[in-house]
Amino acid sequence: MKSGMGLTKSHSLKRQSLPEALADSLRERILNGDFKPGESLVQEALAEEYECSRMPVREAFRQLEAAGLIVTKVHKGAVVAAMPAEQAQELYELRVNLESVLLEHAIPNMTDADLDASEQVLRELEKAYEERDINRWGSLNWEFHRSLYVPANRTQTLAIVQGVNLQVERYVRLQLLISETFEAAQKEHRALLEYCRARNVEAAVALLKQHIRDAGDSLVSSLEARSVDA
Amino acid sequence: MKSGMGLTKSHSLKRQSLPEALADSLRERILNGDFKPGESLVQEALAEEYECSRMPVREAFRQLEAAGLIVTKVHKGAVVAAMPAEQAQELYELRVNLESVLLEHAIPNMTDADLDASEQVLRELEKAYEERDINRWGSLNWEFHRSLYVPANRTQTLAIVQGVNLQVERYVRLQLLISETFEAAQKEHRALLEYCRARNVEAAVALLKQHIRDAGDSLVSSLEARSVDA
DNA sequence: AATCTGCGGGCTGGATCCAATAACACGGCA
DNA sequence: TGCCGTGTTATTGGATCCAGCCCGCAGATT
Repeated sequence: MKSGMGLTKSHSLKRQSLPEALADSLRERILNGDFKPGESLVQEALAEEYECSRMPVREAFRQLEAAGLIVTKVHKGAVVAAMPAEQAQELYELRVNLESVLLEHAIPNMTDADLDASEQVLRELEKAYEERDINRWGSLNWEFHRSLYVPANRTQTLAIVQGVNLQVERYVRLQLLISETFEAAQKEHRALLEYCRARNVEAAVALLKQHIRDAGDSLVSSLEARSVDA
Repeated sequence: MKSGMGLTKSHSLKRQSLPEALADSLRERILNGDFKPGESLVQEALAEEYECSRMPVREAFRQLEAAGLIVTKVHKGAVVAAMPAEQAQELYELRVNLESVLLEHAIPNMTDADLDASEQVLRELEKAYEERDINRWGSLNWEFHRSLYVPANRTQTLAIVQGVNLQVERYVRLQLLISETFEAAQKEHRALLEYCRARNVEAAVALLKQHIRDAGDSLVSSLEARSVDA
């Protein structure tokens, strides 16, 4: 959803303001690695690219800054936020903690429709995996996790978890192809859904924790390796 | 009377931009109950009050919206966010979860200087309590908690917890005087600090959990009562 | 009398314009 | 030759201006 494919407003009933649309688009481009960590975002350039004035860009920047994707300094502009390995570590611990809680509360509430919806996303996710469509896989990956948590009915927690996921996602996408955990994750997703169907909270949560930890460890070691040769 | 005691730029080395200063000031006024839930914030009025144009106000709004303190609709402006009891419940469960983790990791890292700093804040907190200075008590209350968590060295988690606290704080302030839990909280703070000094992680975390739960229950029932007679 | 409709005021969203700051390069001086 | 001060330029921050959307009100029509 949210397509992100750049402001195609046709038939979309644009009930969102231009700054929001811009923020969506820029966020997607950052996640895609289109803008790399440390790279600076120039208001005027983006304004021209999107054929609008600098003002919507500025407001979009505020949103992205609040999400932790960019950092801005007064009179010095915005740069894409970097992520030290230590920070990634912390964010993954947060994920383990919060997503466990969400899943635990979600499973008892899951309806058949919920499970079918997750199944649907998982299918697409598997397809993206086979096609090696990294960006699509990345966004579907979160979509799948999210679909499992929605029945928990915890919008605040879900919003926070979504923010954390967005922050780490772009690094995940960068290392997807070279990671073996990528393949394991694929199988774990399927198993996770089966545990949910069986209403096996214990097994599901345990698997989820391991699933996130593995991804985190893989990412952290990758970041540390990168910071060495940098 | 508007005093404008945010934004006193003299001697403040304003290394922050005007929108940020505005956001700080507005946030404080929302927390103080100066702006009540549901009340709408008008760009022009605020711009005139702060003697600036509407643009910084708009950017400040984006920040406050990201923090969940206001909600904005396109072409309809910004209103102070309300908080259903259900949402308060969830936020307090988040606090229990996240602050426990923070304290648990913080205690082993606490230096004597850290403990002294917390002691200092606690003194001021107690003073504010005796003087029934609600707003000051509210901000010092968070300051005290925060001082206990800082040694955990988890900036991401701390930032999230701070956001959660800000969201609920204004409701806490509204009911402070009529709440007996307010008095209990005062004693618990002291006990909490003593447990930290003794490096008694178990006892400290247990007390913290109870401390937050009590506050949460008290707030939730207060909100439910309020929503009934509304 | 009630509802629909057209109009106007007030407010927000976005564009353009001006001021201020910071990076950079050039030239002077030791 | 190397360093420091100054002027230039690119870019951001803030103000003002214009267009478009909500909403309330008045008048007309059934």
